Amino acid sequence: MASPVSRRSLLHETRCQTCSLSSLCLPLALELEDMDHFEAIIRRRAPLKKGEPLFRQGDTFTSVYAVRSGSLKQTTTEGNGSDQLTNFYLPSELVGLDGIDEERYPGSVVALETTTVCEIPFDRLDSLSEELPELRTQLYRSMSKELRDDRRMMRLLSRKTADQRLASFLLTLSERFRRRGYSPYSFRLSMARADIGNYLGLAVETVSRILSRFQGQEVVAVSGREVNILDMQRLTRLAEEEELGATR
Amino acid sequence: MASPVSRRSLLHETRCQTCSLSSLCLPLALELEDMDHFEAIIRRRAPLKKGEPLFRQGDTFTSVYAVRSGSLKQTTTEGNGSDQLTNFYLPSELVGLDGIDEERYPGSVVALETTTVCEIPFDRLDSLSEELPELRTQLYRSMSKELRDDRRMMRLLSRKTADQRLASFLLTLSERFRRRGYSPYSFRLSMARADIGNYLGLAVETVSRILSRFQGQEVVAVSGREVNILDMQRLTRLAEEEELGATR
DNA sequence: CGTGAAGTTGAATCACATCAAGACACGTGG
DNA sequence: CCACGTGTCTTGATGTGATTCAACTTCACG
Repeated sequence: MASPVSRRSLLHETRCQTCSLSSLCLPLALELEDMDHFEAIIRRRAPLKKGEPLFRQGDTFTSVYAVRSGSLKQTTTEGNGSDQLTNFYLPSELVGLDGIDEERYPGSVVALETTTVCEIPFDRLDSLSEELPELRTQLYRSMSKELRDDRRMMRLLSRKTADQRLASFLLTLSERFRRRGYSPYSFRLSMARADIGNYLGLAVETVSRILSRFQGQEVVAVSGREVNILDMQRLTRLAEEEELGATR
Repeated sequence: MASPVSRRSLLHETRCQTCSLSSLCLPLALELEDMDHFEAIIRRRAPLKKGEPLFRQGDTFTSVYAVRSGSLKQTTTEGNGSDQLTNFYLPSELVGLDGIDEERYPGSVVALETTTVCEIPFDRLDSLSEELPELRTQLYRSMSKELRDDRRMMRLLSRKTADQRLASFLLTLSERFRRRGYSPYSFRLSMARADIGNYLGLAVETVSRILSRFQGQEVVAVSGREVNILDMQRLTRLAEEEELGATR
């Protein structure tokens, strides 16, 4: 199987100090020494395969998870069956914060591709946050940021047209990739069209149609799940205002 | 102006220990002694008049606020002008948590009626949360709960019909009043129809029409801003499933 | 009382959903 | 390597719930 070297590097990867995400992740503001303490509470998890759940709706809340590689989606199912996709998670983002309150996870989180995460038991994180003010601040910030993002999402869902939603969605992804050191112009969607539609409150068909139209207008080039943003400025305009002219 | 007695009782009111909301509010889990410490950091604020802002979008973040009486709305304005109402706040609820991250408030918060709040400077709250684990836990929970509520709102905005939105809205209010010791059946809306519409992602006219219809179906009785829930069960059904039969 | 804001109601329009059918991509077993 | 089947995606035709526009009514407040 794995050679000693690759095993070693795998182990190595689970160290925050050498993790390429450390500048975005929870231990962001910690001194080297404090980071050791933080690392001590983190648990490794076997990589999740595509479609495999990290946890399920209703499971008792024990840990939050930092995404290391790959991506996940969060969905909540209501009595009547239909479920709502409430979030996508990319590397360095924190999963499960909405479970603290009721001590169970309010939604299921499932891997969209092969995904690795760091498990951070919450009780230990909480007590460590007592000693490390920077860690506490960072935790407050993570939650606060998620609140802010949620507000933006509400605006999107209640005021924006389908075109604006798709444009915003692509821009948000682009920006998230950029921050992580990847190209903001060219990336791969790890989620299906149906997921995008569910997330944005649109029918799959609408997602497909609008992507085709954007492609026709040479704003993006889409091939399957590969996306190329051709005209970032135009896409930005599409996201905020309703396009005034017709083809131009 | 105020008699010594009323001034005294006003002062009295600002003590958590005698506040009727203490079982719902932030110091919920604190011992008497710890509550003294908590109270020491709270600042009184002059009551806000209807329409008066608690803070404005973009103001630097300094404090979170606990609503003591009255109610407020939070709105965020985007470049193009149109603004989105993202939340209503009732007594015991915590305002401003989404400002921690960027150190400025991402939206304006305005009183819907005469409203009093407790100002809690965040830096002091943060350091106090170092010493008082229960306070810290409660703060994490408040934020977590708000995240959870946001998810529910997203579901409402992206999957529910106008009827379901209105029904859900009324039920949520009803439940919040109930938890605060008021009648869940009979209450007064402090917000205008336009606010409700904005919040729920509906046109004012739609809100009005549907309330009229609910009234015709004898699910609720609405007179101006006074609401009476006549058939709670039916309203609950309306909120989750699409009504199957027509009039029945 | 009068005046402007807030709320209601009706009719026409539109953006998106739904229904339906076909194209494509991909993994699996022959 | 191909045939097959299944799931994902695209495209077109039609239907509909909510918006928009417009007019009217009611309410709150000086």
